[in-house]
Amino acid sequence: MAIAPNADQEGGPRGAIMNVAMHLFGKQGFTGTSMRDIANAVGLLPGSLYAHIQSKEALLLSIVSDGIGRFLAAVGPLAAGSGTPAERLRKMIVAHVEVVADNPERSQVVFHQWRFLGEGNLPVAVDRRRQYESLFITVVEQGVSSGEMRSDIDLRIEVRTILGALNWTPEWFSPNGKLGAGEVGEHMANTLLRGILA
Amino acid sequence: MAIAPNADQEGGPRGAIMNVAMHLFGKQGFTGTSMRDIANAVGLLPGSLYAHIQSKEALLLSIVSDGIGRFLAAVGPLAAGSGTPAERLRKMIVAHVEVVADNPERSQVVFHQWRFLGEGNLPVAVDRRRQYESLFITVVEQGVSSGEMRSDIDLRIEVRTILGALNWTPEWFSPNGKLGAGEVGEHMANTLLRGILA
DNA sequence: CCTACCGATCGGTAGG
DNA sequence: CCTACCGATCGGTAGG
Repeated sequence: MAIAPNADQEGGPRGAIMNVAMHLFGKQGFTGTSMRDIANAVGLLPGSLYAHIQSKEALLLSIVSDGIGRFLAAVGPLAAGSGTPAERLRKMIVAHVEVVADNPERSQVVFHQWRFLGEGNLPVAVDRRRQYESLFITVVEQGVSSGEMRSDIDLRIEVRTILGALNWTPEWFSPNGKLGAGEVGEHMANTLLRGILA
Repeated sequence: MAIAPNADQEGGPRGAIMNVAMHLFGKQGFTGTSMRDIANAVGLLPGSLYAHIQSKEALLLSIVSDGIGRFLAAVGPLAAGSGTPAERLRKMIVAHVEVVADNPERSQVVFHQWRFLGEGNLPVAVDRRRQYESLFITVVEQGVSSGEMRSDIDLRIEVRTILGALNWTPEWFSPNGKLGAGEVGEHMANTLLRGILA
């Protein structure tokens, strides 16, 4: 619990700033959000933000880094877990949708705003995103090897088709809809798995 | 040929401005692009842009409107064309990928930057996007009715899964890859159709 | 965390 | 399409 460098639920002022920034960056984009927008929403004067954060970009980095971490933490263990590749892929798809639904704005930052990180920080984010993609590549690869999945598919196109469908969910998923995130995830897993199974 | 209000290949200065803005809005986002960026890239002074366009937002509107129009023009006739619903859906998927690949930056503007249209123009874009989505909904609906596609799918989730996968393509498609847009589209259609066929 | 402020940049315009 | 410029807003800082 104690000191969590990237947490955004810490309760303190830095946590409040990160939460507000996460929502605004997700809705309006990084470049479409001013430090004054953030300060107003959190109840501070613009200059006071800098008692808690280093810069606008450091704020983005924290949000992106924490966000990718949540996807990796939820999906990584499932990729390496038990079950056939198809069973694991199903769990990964459902978990991914659940992480998105837990906070669509944060997901949008993870999916789209990382581009605005500077030269120093961008490669780190790109690399962790690639790490995440490789979880899916590995599982599909295993499914093809075991004969559980079709061998006439293009691995990369297949994984990007799956991740594309998943990463589009924050555009339309509503917490007020009749189906919860888990159910939506199951529907998507049904379709996407049928497309790939031998 | 004569007067094309929304054309961006007109050759004139307005066409050059639209082309440059399209690429910059696609890469850096609408709010991440300044009129000075556009002016520099097109070889004008910032103020001179306004001899050719009304405002930054009018420029965005032209690009978005023209962009959606290209998707509607390519896919609409296929949705209403001949063949079974599955055959038509395959053609629509391939055509969509081809429109994306023809100009990924423009596609990114259509997919993400329309949010920055003001209150007057936003509903128009939202409506045309909905029109486009309904092309896919109708065809899948027809496929379910005819028994060609599974009846245990959730129509909306299914169409959004398909469109999500398709709308993610500008994130990764490369004109320098070994597969062309048509081949990528066929691969995606294979997977997505298998997921939905009865 | 506020006061007070910095230089830079923003979208856009008047007049030619 | 340039010259010259407008008021507003930007990210960020010194000093308390």
